[in-house]
Parts: sequence; structure tokens; C-alpha cells
Amino acid sequence: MSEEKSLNFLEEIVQEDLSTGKYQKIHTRFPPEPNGYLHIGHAKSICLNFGLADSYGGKTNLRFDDTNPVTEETEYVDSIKADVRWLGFEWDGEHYASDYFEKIYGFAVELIQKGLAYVDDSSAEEIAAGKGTPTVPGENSKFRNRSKEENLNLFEEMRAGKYRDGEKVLRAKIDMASPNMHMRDPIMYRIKHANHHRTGSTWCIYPMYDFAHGQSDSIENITHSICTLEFEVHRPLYNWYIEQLGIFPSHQYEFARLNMNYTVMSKRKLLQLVQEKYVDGWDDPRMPSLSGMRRRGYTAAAIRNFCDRIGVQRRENIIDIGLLEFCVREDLNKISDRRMAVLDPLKMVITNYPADTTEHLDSENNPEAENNGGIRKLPFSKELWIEREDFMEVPAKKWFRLAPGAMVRLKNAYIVKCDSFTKDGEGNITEIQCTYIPESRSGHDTSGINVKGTIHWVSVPTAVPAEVRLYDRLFKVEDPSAEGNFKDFINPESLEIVQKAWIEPSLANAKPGEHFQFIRKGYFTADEKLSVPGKPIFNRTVTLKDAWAKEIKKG
RNA sequence: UGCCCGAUAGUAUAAGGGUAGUACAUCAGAUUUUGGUUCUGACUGUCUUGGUUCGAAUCCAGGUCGGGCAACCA
Repeated sequence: MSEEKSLNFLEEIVQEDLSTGKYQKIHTRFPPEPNGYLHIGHAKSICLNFGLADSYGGKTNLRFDDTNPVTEETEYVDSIKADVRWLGFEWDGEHYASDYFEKIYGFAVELIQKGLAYVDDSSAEEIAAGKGTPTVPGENSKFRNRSKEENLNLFEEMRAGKYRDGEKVLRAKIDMASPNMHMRDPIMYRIKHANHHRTGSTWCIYPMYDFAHGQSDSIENITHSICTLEFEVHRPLYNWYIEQLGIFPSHQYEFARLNMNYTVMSKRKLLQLVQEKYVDGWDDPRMPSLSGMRRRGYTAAAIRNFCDRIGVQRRENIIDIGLLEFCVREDLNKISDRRMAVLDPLKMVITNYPADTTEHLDSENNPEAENNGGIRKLPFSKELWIEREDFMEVPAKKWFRLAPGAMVRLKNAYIVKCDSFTKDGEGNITEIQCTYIPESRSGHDTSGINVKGTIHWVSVPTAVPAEVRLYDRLFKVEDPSAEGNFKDFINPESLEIVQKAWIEPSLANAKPGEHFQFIRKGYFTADEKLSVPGKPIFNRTVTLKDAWAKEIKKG
């Protein structure tokens, strides 16, 4: 059974640290800033952090990096917690950087006392100018050599609210000539007279990311602090603070963030889509947010599996969104009951079938289900709705659906032959007339006739109308962020609302969030927000693979 | 032209000095009462130039290309 599973580089590090005894147990953390909703990129990080702890018997904290009160809100905290739980993970400790503000303040005082930090009165512009550029060394601030006492006093006054926003900052005293920009006397604290979602007006000075994140890691005894590649250049600073403070030596490791084609992943851009109403909220089913994907019908299992398949490395990557869709279909195929729904209806009349008769035919719920999905009864009658695209007046080559004179199987029912059709004044086909073969009933077929095509249908008298929303990718180009304004590349057809599709009666009671496969059309999920009892609204989660569509493309 | 990081099929990801493998995608076929599922087969790859070695995707050096870093954001 020992199938060799190759380890990713982080698993190797952890395994090494465990086997050498560097740590007895590992402790990771997932550290979102509560300034937006979680997206599929975060899922990679969540699966990584919680997965590592799961595999190696460690723990994972959920910690909100809430050091910037002006962008953070409780709404985001709540959504983040819900999304992490939905993904299937439970955190060990729920923490907030803001819980540590007093402690971090103490760390700052300690550094001042050690002569390693100073209060700078320079303006933001002056500080930026003094930093130099990547190729030109910076210059020391004229406030760099204030005495410890003066710094201590000033810093205390900052905390006490004596100064306005931007009037002063606390800076670490490191090296203005460092080739690493982050080591050129980075800002540790800034003044913000703003209401914090948790601490309210208790503080008017807030630590910067670099002076809060590593300190929080250390306070929580995080052994492996895993973040994305862009923080790599911060690592020397991360280490510097910890070393100067002599606190628990958490170690930072970086991995390449998830990128996916046909979408955008930055919180800033996603927020724009929401605020400028290109989508209907963070949980719009077209959004790559976890809440959007959930609403669309993606399952947590599919997303976890996706994160597992994409792997973890340090090289930049762009994952094909097709892989995500594959994972979604793979899971939905196993768990979704099959149902019939006609999205673009055309009436079929079976001329030789008795009127006022309804048969109830057996239909399998899900032939792929792990322990037999069972059957349901499906009403059948003289008049049916079929899919308009399943009839061609002049059949294409390799066409094996309905056409004049052609025979098809009605799924779970009879074989029918198309005898004629009717058009309206504008040349639109309004009805087709067929005859059925009584001996061909599914499961009792003695007709000996073999047909190549099988189509789905819904019986007219018992059909229930329902709204169905067809989603397509949000952007029409692979890389919307490549050049220009990403919003120019929004796919105008990313949402098509079918006001009145006909669904089989059993679908009328679909529960919000319930998944189905509409036979031959795709996987659909009852919208968890808009559905009302007895009147579900369905979201198309993902289409089925379509070999015929491919055939047409080839021409 | 400073510092840091990276480079394996179309896209991802393995191989840790010894047969370049897997998944998705693509193509071909089989099965099929979903043109779905399942199954079979095919296809295409180590950025480059040197070096070390019996042997290099792997180690070393130079180059090329790509990414990151100059927010009182995280």
C-alpha cells in the first residue's frame, strides 16, 4: 500500500524539522487581513497551512492581520470564518493581531531602549525621498539620532494622541544604505485616528505589517510561517525584529501564489468589481471568491482536491481554469442526482400516443453514485418539451439527434420518429410531430431498434417553470490584467438568465444549495440566496463536457 | 543598471548523480438509453553555453528570459 507520494518543498522542510528534533510539533497559521472576502487563491494557502498541520499532527491558528483600521471590517471577519469552515477546516486558536497591540507596543519600546528605533517627524514624502531607490542608497533622517529618552517620550505622546495622522512615525534604525529596501529604516508605527473594528478608539497608533506579523507569529509560537513570494524580500526584516527582540524564532517560508487564467485574483480588483456593480456582490456566482463559488455550486471537496492537484512551488504559475472545472465535474458527477430540464423549449407532440394519459416511468437518480442512487418516477405524456437545439431541419453530418425522418430515444422513455414539423409565419419552428414505438419503452424494449441519439424532455402537463442562470467565465481573455483596464475585458455574456425553463416536477422542491445534473446540460445548483420553497432558482455550476460542440468547432 | 527569487510537454507537477513520470488539455478508438461517465492508446518537455563526472533535469560557472522589491497597504 506504500504508494510513493512525493512531498512538496514545505512538507520536506517540516518533515526535516520534525526528524531532526528541531520541533516536536509544528504550528502554522492562516493570517488573512479582514479587508475583503476569501478567494480561490486563499484556498490554496488555507489547504496548505491546515493540510501541513493535519499531515504532521500539528495545529493551525486563524489569525486576523488587522493592523489597518481604515480598510478592515467585521463583515469580512465573519465571511472569512464562514468560508474557512465551509472549506472543511477548523482552527485551533482564533486570534487577532489587535489582541497583541499592547504587547507589540512593548516590543517597540524595547527597541527604542536598545537604540534600535526612533521617532521621525518627517513627512511621508520626505521619508520616501530619503529612502533612495533600489540602485541609489538612502540618506539618514535628520531625526535619526534623537536620544532614547526623547524617543521614548515622543512615542508615548504618539500613543496618547498628541499628534495628528502623519505627523510622526516610529522607525527601526537599521541601514539606509541596505540593498534591501525593506531594511532602510522601515516604519514600525504610524498614527491613524481611526475606529478599529475590534479595539475601537483605544489606539491611535498602529503597527505596520512588518512589525506585527512576525511578532504575532512569535507570540503564538508559530513554527512555520507560510506566505506568498512577494514577502520574500521582507524575510530579512522579519528575522531582524525577532532577533533584536530575542523572541520565539518563527521562520518564514514563501510559496508562489495561485494565478488562474480568465480571472483576476487581487482583492483590490475584486473589490472594484463589487463596488462598481460589475457583479452582484462578493458572492456573485461569477466571482472567484469562495462565497461566489459556493453559491455557484462548487463543492468544498472539489476545491480542496483542486488545491491538492495544483501543487506547491516557488515558481510563478498560471493554472488553467479548466482544471478547476474538471475537479468540480469530478465531484459533482459522483454526488448529483440526474434530472431533466429543458432550457430552450420546443414542443413535441406524439401523434400516436393517447391523449389524457400519463405514464410514470422509472428513472435512475444517479448511475455513478457510490451506493446506487435509486430511482424516481417520471411523468410522460403526449406532449413534451424538448430542447430546441436537439432538432435540425437540415441535419449536419454526424448529427444523431432529431431531424425529419430521424429516430431518437427519449431518455428513460420511448423511441420516437420525427414525421413532420410546423413553422410560424417568420419561419421559426413551433412544433414537431412524432410517432412513438410502443415496444421501445426503456427497460422493456423489444423493438429491436437501435438509435444513436438520446435526448432529454419534460412532460408538458406536469412541467414546472423555473428560472435558470447560465454563467460563463467573467473575462473573455486569458489574462485580463495583462494590459489596459481589466474591466474592459469583462465577458458581456458571463450571465444569461433563462426566465422560464421547464423542469421535471421533482425539481420543484430542490433545497437551496442542492446539486443536480440536468441531463446533457450540465451541473446545476439551487441558488442558496434567491431560491424560495417550491420555487427554486438554479445556477449553472459547470457545463458537461461537450464532444458535439467540439465536433462543430472543427467544422 | 542595486538586491532577491525562479526556469522540466500547451498548463501544472514529479524524478534529490543512473530508463524524464503523473494529472489536466489535445488527438484517436472502445463502451454507453446523457455526444456525460468509464476504459484503451497516441502526442508533445529538461532555457542556453561551458565545466565536474563513466554518467547531469539534478552539482558548479557564465549567459538568456521571467517575476519581485523604492505604500505611514497586507
